[in-house]
Amino acid sequence: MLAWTTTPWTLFGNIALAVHPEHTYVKVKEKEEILILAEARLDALDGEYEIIGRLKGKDLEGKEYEQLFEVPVKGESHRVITADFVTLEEGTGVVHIAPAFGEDDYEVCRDKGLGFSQPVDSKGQFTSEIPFPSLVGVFVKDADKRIIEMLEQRGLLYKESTYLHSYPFCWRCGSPLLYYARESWFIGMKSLRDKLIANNEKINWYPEHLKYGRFGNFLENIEDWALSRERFWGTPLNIWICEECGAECCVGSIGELKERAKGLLQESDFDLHRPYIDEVVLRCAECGGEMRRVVDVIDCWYDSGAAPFAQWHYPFEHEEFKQNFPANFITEAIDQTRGWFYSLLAVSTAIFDEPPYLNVLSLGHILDEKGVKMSKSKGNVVDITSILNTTGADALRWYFFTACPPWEDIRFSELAIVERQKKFLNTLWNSYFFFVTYASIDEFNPEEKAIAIEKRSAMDRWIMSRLNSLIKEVIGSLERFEIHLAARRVEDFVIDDLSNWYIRRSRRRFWVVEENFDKDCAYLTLYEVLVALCKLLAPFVPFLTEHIYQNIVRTVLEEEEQESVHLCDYPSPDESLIDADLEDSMDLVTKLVEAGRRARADAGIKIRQPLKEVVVVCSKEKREKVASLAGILKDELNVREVKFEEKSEFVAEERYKQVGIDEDTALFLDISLDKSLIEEGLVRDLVRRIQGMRKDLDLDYTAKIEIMYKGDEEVKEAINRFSDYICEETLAESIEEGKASSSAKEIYEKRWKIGKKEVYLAILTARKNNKFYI
RNA sequence: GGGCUCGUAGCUUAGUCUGGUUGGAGCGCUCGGCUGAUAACCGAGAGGUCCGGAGUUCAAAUCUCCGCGGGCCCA
Repeated sequence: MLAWTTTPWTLFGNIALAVHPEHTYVKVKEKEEILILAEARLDALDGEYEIIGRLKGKDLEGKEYEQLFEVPVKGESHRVITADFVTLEEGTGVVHIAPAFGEDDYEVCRDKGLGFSQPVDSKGQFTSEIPFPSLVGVFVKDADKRIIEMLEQRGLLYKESTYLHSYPFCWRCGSPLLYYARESWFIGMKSLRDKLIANNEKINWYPEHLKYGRFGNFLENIEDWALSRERFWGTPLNIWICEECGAECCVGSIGELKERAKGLLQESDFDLHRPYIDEVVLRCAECGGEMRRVVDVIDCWYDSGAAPFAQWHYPFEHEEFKQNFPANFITEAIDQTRGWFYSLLAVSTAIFDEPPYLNVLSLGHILDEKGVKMSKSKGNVVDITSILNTTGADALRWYFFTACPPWEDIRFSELAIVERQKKFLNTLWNSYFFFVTYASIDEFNPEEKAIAIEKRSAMDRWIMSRLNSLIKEVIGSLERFEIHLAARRVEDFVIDDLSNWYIRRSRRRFWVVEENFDKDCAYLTLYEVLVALCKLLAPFVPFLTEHIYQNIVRTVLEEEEQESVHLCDYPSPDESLIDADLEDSMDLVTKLVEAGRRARADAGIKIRQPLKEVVVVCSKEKREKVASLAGILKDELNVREVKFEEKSEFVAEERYKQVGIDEDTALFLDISLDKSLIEEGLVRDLVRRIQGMRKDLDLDYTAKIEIMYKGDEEVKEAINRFSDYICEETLAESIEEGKASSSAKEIYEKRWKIGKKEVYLAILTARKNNKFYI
């Protein structure tokens, strides 16, 4: 028989040769020798040969052969056996079987009733059982060459060659590992297979594919659990064996242990761990003999699986365990599928026949920016503390929440964190800061204002509707563990709905100086939105929301509210505030605004230039929806009038620029200009410049100024006609022609070009301090 | 070697389960506009081998198969 091996040292443990039962084997004559090997592996032969016979693998079964080396064997040995795992892809189709050094080998020998030999000790060195004194005590991997030489000397070696194959190495120190049969204790998980599968049915997996994919497949092919470990540290294996009669027992409690122990256990130095427990000897209930503990410890994965009841001291105490089992939710990364997720199910199924948890969220891993695993040796590890110190924990968290579904791997990008921070956290902060800025100026106190929602403006009712729709959607997404969708929805709300629409559209309401019902509505609405948003976002962005909460809730409503936003109830949507029609209408308005802006861009007329009118051509239904919000359209598009027309009645003249919205809706912008429109445009331009200059000076929002100007007749005329408007918009006490000169005031002057006109503008402000006086 | 999973614009991604208008957004880029909370924002434009190949179909980013690359687990 021409057998092959990649591990010559295992030949001392040879017990059998395996062939595949169904494959064809050949007898060949090469020189004076007769060899048997698989027909498909004839390539393995070097020289000229002649096939002198053919037979099936199973015809070889039971043939005996001479042992290579004289090593004592317990039981039957040195027979040809058949096994399905023999392949024809490599070697000779005849496999050397050593049950001490391979799982398949061990199992096939056990199944065929063959014996066992173990000529290697636990240090990996040959024992005196081998017939070569010079190799006794030698590490097996160091003996390969000498074994090959010995075979050659005895004419038993057909051929030696270098062969690339995979081999296990220690992941820590890199030394080659040996497969080595050891005695172990097992939990018979195979007998629990159906129960494991049934319990898995009761569990919701996120992502779903794990349930019947990776995890389900694993359960279908479950193996027994090798429970014992030959280590020192660990939970001692609670199995005791009688030295006299071989009886086995597990001890159920410390009390039982004390009761059965030979000799009293000292209370003071009693300890269940090794090495103390190793000293304890029990009295055998069967024969009265001495029982000693199996020295092994328990696989620490068993401990992990026992956590749900072990943490509550079950079965000695029941109450807390009962209240907390099964867990509603568990999360770990994907690598724990066959780790903790399994150990929990295995132990729980074995002991209670119940699933230990009802919902599992399996997380992806964080990879480097190229999508490759981070590792010290590759040098692509990110130092998270520096990111926490610079960008902050909230930004990091928000990035993780929004970047991808929680169960997918994420490519870590510091740049993306900064981007999320700028985009979302800054906008949230600025929305809050806008509120605080004006609420402080006006000393707004929400406790003094209680205005029913229905009395507030359409804009206020709209943002409240959006807020409650948002809360509903966020809760729905979170219940499906779609954290990314929840977070992205909040982000859209804050950026688009709150900041870019509600606050931008409502700004002027906050600027009004005197007490005013509409201003109160605006304050109250924005306040309510910010508070709800804080509570909604608290689990995502814990630090920023807490800061905002402390400042706008705790300082104002100390009596009624929780000490921290993290102690507040999570918001629940108020369905009565959700107005789907209003949301639809606003949606249509924003579409019209976009269309109007496009029309302006096409015509080359900037938004600051007022226009005469815009005509919305649409159905009656749409007209009714939008009519109440026409003021917004008028403002946004900077037109004097918004008109509605039915499609059949409207004929577009040349002065209109048309943009279609959908099949039955179009917008027509009148782009013709007259003197008064041009004049108003000029005034708007002047105001815009003055505001810019205020900002250059970093003036307080309430600081008063005086304005001086120089310009042509048209500028002069426009300013005279609109001086009240200009003063109101820019908080100016006066606007006068001429060059600024004053020793009592600070002067900031600038020459502007507006269209083709040259304009000189100066802002005079009270001196804040004598910073030039040294 | 096996199982599961991911691959879409320079980058981050939606759409894939359930095939069907011209594959949708954000960052970055170009042009224009807006701005008394915003490091912002708004409009337009350029930018795509939907990892590759084959198949099913009237029709494929989407379904099937074979590859390639990343990830996890197992051997």
